[in-house]
Amino acid sequence: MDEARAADLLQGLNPQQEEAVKHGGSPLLIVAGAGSGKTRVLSHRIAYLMATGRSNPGQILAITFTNKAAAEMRERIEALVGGVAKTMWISTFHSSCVRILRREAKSVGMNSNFSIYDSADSLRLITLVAKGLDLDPKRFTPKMIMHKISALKNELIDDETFAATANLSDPFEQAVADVYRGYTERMRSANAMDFDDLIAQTVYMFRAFPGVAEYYRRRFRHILVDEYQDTNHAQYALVRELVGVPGEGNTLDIPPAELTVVGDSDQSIYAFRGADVRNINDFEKDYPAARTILLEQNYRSTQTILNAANAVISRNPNRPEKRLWTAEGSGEKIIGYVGENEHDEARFIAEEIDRLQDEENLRPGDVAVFYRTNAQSRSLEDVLVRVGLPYKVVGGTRFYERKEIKDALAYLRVLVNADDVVNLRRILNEPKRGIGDRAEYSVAALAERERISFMAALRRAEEAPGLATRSLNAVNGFVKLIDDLAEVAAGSGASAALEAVLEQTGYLAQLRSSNDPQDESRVENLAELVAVVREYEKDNPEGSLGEFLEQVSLVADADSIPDAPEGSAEEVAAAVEESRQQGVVTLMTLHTAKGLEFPVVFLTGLEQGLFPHQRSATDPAELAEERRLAYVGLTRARKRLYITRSEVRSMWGQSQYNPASQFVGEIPQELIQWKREGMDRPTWGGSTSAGSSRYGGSHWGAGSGTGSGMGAGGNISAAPVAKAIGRVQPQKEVISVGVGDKVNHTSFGHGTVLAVEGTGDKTVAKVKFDVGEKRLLLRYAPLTKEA
DNA sequence: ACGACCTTGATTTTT
DNA sequence: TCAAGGTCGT
Repeated sequence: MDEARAADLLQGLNPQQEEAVKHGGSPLLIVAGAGSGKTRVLSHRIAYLMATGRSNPGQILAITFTNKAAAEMRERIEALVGGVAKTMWISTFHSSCVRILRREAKSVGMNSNFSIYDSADSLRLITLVAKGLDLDPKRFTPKMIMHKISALKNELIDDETFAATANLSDPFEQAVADVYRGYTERMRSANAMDFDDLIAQTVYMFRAFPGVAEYYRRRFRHILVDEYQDTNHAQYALVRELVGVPGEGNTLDIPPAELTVVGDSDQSIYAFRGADVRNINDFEKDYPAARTILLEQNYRSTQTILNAANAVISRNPNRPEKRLWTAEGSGEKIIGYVGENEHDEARFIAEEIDRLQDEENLRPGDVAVFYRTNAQSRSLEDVLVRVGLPYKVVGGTRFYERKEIKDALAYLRVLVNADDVVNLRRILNEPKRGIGDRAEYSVAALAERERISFMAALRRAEEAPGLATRSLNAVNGFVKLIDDLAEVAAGSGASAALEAVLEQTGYLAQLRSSNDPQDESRVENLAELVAVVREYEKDNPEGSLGEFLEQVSLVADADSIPDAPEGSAEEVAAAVEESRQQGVVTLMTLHTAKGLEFPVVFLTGLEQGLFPHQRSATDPAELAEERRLAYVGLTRARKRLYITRSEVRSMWGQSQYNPASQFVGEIPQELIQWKREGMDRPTWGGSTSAGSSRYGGSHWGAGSGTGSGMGAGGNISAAPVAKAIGRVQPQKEVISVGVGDKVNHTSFGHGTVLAVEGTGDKTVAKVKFDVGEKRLLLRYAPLTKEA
């Protein structure tokens, strides 16, 4: 044991943190309030375990929910213990399970190259199964069914158990039971697992094969779980299996692993996805010898902000008491603003950011704007673009969920796992090649009758019942295409396979020849995907296409897409430096904001019906979750907090009056300085919606006019700049061509420019090739000018 | 088989 | 408002 190192690791910790780092011998619950330094404690605890000789790196399993959290944890630990950190298992629940499942697949009779389905894939398959069962998709939407099946898997209830225990006189349960069974069957034959399966199947495997469980129990002697309040039942059970709790069928002579869980029930905001706060609240009951340590000292926010957050969260019933405090003083008051409408609210925010830049020397990168629903980002973006403030929207439709990306990946998945029906059927007629519903069902029927895979049925399409010759030809062409692509995939790397897919399927050509502006960005996104694959190949020279796909399945996060650097090294460096110095305003939902912090935070749309959301109005448990969401939002702010709302907001195309959020009233009013108040101040207690809606109506017209009066407006050209900076990507040098120029394209060959439209990186050239006329986005087209 | 229209419905979402 | 799914006509 290295005593000097161990002592070092305790330096600068407060007494509770030190306790948490040093504790040994029994399960440990660290209740870590917002900003109380939990990552610090966790990483120091791991380093301390090693410095004191209580553990070696290989015996440690640290589990997080997100890849980002895992990466951050690894980085922090590496800074403390050096390169040995690389040998530790620090990963998400899902990737830990994939790793275990792939490793053990053979010994438990499974196939180790299974595909991983995301929820869109699952939904597709569930829709397919439900259709096959002739269920009314209006009465029981595939979404409802998927949600229920997911919930069942999270509760470790498999299809058979559910069928045996469900209340079959309830038509919904009956429907779910039938679909669940069919879905499970299809997933098995597609050699696929969904996200929920990854956890549940690992648990089932441990229970069915004690020898396998024993191997991991011997191996992992220290298990640490982050964000424990967000665990669902399956994850809870997984942890328990790994720990090896005595007396639960563990007649083994291995003592249980040392378990450390960290979390904060006040930040549990994923109950709607199956997270069960009871896991953390009942920890001491589940693990009777457990020790609990509270971290209440906050190192992030001012006392004013903490007082507001404490006041709000204390309204939640049945909550273990906890009060955050700071040694840093009270700081600025919270600033409140009530906009006439959402444009006015957004305008205030933009002006305020501008003012903070000028007067307080803050940078756009110091500022975050939060909202309850994604739709709210629009009005904010409008104003930021107009004012020329650079920003980025985090979240929303993620890169890997975009249609074109899913299509491209579907081809690659099929090349790796030909049994993958969902992805196979996804690309069967994408791009359109004359294989419609009729043909698809005919082949599906053949597959079912002959009990062969869908791909095998495609190969024997001539036997398919009632398949038109026309369709047969199309199917044969498709099979040939897949075979050709499979050859490329087998012979060369992942990026070659992807490029072959994009070119040979005609997918790119179709997008390039379209004049829909949306298709331009699709081409852009596909170019980005190619860059992602190339990056992967560079980092993993040994990596296969299959391994690439796996990584992609588990990292569906837009932030993790490596920037595809274009242009010269200096340009890249300059752009990066620029964004580091100035940064960009961050826009995101409150859910996405969890775990982050910013010097300045705007909490927007604090309106009853929006936040708390309408749909939580009837259920006290859901309202409590909304309040925790408010708590999360409030505690993200370090120095300055703004709370805003608008009296009138257009929702679903209609302007609607919203009273102030009850959460605003739950903040002690002396903490707030109002820059503009609404007609129904919550402190007055009780507003009349009748009187207020009168104002709502009359303000509507006035509101839209205010924007034009502001000083900063008018700079339309700022739009692309804001977006480019937002993505931290320098602009590629766009080649300049004129009408009549001779050009060369890597796949279309020689051509002549017919027309040029647009400017800068949006320039589109219409080019006549031998194969026909194409519209090409110059920024991405592999085009060169001929002399 | 496919595209043009129409209806419908709409939180949050770490993997 | 706006996007996605269903229906209908060619």
